[in-house]
Amino acid sequence: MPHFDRERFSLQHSPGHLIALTNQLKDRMLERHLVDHGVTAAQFKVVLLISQSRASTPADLVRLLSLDSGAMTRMLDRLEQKGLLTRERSHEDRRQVHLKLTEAGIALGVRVPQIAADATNELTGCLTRAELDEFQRLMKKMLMAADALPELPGE
Amino acid sequence: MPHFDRERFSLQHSPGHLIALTNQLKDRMLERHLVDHGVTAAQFKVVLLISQSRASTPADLVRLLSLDSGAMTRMLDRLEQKGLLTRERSHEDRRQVHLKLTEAGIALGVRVPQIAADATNELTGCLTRAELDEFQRLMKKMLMAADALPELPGE
DNA sequence: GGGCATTCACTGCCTGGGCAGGTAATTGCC
DNA sequence: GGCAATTACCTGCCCAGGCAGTGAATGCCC
Repeated sequence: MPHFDRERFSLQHSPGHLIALTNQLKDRMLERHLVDHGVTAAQFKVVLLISQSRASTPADLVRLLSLDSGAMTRMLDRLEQKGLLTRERSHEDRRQVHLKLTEAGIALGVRVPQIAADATNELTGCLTRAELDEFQRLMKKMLMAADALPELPGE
Repeated sequence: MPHFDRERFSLQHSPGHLIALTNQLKDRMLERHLVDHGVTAAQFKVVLLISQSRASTPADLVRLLSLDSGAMTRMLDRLEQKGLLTRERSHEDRRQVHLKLTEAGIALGVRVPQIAADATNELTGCLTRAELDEFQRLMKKMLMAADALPELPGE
C-alpha cells in the first residue's frame, strides 16, 4: 500500500521537501564552518577524499560522490586555481589524471575532518544516539533499495 | 556528548553525505516522473504551490521554499517563458508581482500532485509506515532545532 | 507631513550539477 | 594483429542556488 496519494499531497509535509530542506540546512552549516578556510562545502569533499587516500583521479571522485564527470572537471579547475591540488597525466594509463594535494591542500586536509565533525555535530546534536543511528539506517535503506549507494572499496 | 570526532570521520558514513545522496536520489526520481510533462523538479514546486493557492507572489515562494530571491526571479523567468504562468504588477502594492497560472499551468497543476505522490512513493516505498513517520519526525526535529522550518500560514 | 527603515522584485557575478558530444587511450574479442 | 567497445577526461550548453547591490514602493514614527 503506497504512503501517499493525490488528494493528500502537500509539499510542506512531503518527505521530499523535508529532505531538500535538511540538505540545505546541512550545507549552510558546513559552509559556515568552512568559510574561514576558503573552501566551499562541495570543494571540501574533494580535498577530504584525496587527503584520506580514497581518491587519486577524477574518476574516483565521480564514483565516490555520485557526480557528473563534467562537473568534476570544473570542480578540479577551481581547486587547482586555488592552489590546493595539481593534476598530472598518468604514465601507466595516459587516459587518467593523477591528483595530488599541494602543501596548502595537505594542510587543509589535516584540518578538514575536525571541521566536518563539528558541522555534523551541530546538525545532529539535537538527536539522541539512537535517533541518529535510525536516521542513518533509514537513508541507507532507501539508497540501497535504489542501488544508489556507492560501494566502498577496501571495506 | 558529540556524535562525531576528528578520528572517526568518514565522508561515506557521515549523515551529511547520506543526506546529500538521498536528496540527489529524490531529485532523480522526481525528474524521471516529470520529464514527460516538460518541467523540472525545481519548477514543479512553484507550479504546485501556486496551483494550491499557497503562493501568489515571488516573495511567498521565497518564504515557502527557503530560496534566494534572485534565484526565484530567474525561475519565474523560465516558467513565464514556457507559458506556464504570467506576472502582473499589483495595483494595491506596486512593489509586488502577482503570479497567475496560464491554462497550461493550471492543467499541469492538476496533474502534479499525483506525479509527486508517485515519485515520493517510489522513494519511500521500501520503508514501513512507522519508519517513514520516524524519518519525517527526525528531519523536522533537526529543522526545528535550527529554526529552518518555514511555518505554514493558515494551518 | 517629512525622513528613514523595510520590503519587494530584480540584476550581475559566482559556484555548482546534469546532459550530450568529442577525443584519446585502453581493453577485449575474434 | 586489428577492430569494436569501453573508459577517462574534457567542453559547451543548460538549469539552479547564493550573495551583494539597486531602485521603487510602502510603512512607520516623530
